[in-house]
Amino acid sequence: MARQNQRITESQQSMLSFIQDYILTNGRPPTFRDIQHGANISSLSMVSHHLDALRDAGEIEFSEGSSRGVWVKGLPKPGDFMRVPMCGVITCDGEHGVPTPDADALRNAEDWIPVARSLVGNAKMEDLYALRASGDSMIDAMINDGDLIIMHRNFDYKDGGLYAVMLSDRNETTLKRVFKDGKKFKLKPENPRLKPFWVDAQTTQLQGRVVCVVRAM
Amino acid sequence: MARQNQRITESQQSMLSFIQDYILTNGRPPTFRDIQHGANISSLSMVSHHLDALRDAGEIEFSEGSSRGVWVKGLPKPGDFMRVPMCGVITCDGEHGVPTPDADALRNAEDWIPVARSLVGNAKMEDLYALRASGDSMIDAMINDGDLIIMHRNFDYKDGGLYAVMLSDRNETTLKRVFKDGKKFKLKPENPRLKPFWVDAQTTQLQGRVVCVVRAM
DNA sequence: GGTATAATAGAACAAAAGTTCCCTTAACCT
DNA sequence: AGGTTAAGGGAACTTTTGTTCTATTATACC
Repeated sequence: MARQNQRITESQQSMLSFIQDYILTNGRPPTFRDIQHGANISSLSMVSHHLDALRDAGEIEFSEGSSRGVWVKGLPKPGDFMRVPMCGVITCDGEHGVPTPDADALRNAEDWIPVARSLVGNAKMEDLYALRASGDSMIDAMINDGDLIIMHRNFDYKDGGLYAVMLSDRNETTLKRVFKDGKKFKLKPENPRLKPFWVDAQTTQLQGRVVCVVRAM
Repeated sequence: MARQNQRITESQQSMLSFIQDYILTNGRPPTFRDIQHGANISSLSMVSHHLDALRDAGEIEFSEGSSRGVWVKGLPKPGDFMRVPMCGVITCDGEHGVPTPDADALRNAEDWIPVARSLVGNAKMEDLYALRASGDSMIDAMINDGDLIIMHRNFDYKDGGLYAVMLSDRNETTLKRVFKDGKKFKLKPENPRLKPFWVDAQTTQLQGRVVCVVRAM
């Protein structure tokens, strides 16, 4: 019997909440019997019945004929996210630096930051890493002390972009706005107190491009 | 036979990749037979065998005796994330405004932004919503035109915090830094071009507190 | 080359999980 | 009250899915 889109009953609502909690806690959907016991439904046929109603109401979807096929509509899936390795602190003021992490460092990082895929466009996961910004030399670029910065290490150079810059003769890495100027780079701290300066392109490597800035408050 | 932590073979690696892809694509783990066909393993017993090896190598974990119990270690689980409803644009300069969305508006939002739970601390999902910042009146607070702002609508007031402020007599909502000043609020645009101003606490509602700022570049 | 050991394939088996059927109970309407 | 319809309960049944067993093939070692 076809059921119209209609209000769901109380037990259906409690089933829905249980399914959602189960997925969030366990990372996989529950079985019918899990639902029966978890949501205190009296019989398996009632579970089946209510699932039909929930689907007709547009609250869930499920693939028939396979186990653990229930999914709450709109619940984020693991594929909506990437995890990005946290590779240290970058002092916008210079002095200390972190080199671009290599493939091994990326794979073996201890801290991983989950990032919504929609934030970083079509970047590949292997190309991304995260840094914590330190110092205030980039405040005019809206980057503050403590901000989380997602970097891309295989970028196309664009003049005027924000980059992690490695100055090999000084052994320091720093976050700056970069302009190409003949055989030199112009590095511009985005802070009115600090002056831009020029460095030799020979001894300079652009290690990564800023893709995304995240600040928790 | 107990197996030491050891390098995994080529077919085990390909199984591992398949399982990961399957979870990312489908949101639930595969069955043994899914793995067999997806990773081109010749027999079910080989799947079982390789799964043991992968577990001994620390690459996966699985709950025995239940279906679709495989999980790739380190893969983010749905519970690591929340989705936050996108509720419109807030013009930092004033003029137009969006009211705090009510429970219904939150539930029925069209756009949802996936957000890592670690970003928003222990905030409850029902309390959060997202706005798109427009205008440049908050540039000194490091909020730029186009930034994504995560708001909390059940907050504890803290002097000097960033809030979405509703001025009911002017019917406008705007993003400002707020200080309490007797029976008035001092609203401070964070832009040297703009002056702070005072409003009557009677006609003012703090609709949400800025929890997090995200900028894609 | 022969023997021991591990890897493999295939099938059978057992447990888990989805589906259906039938009977009972409650609600509703005239 | 009687009849109709929807909701509920329980169990049997079928399919899916995990597990195990054995025979076979490949590999390594002496």
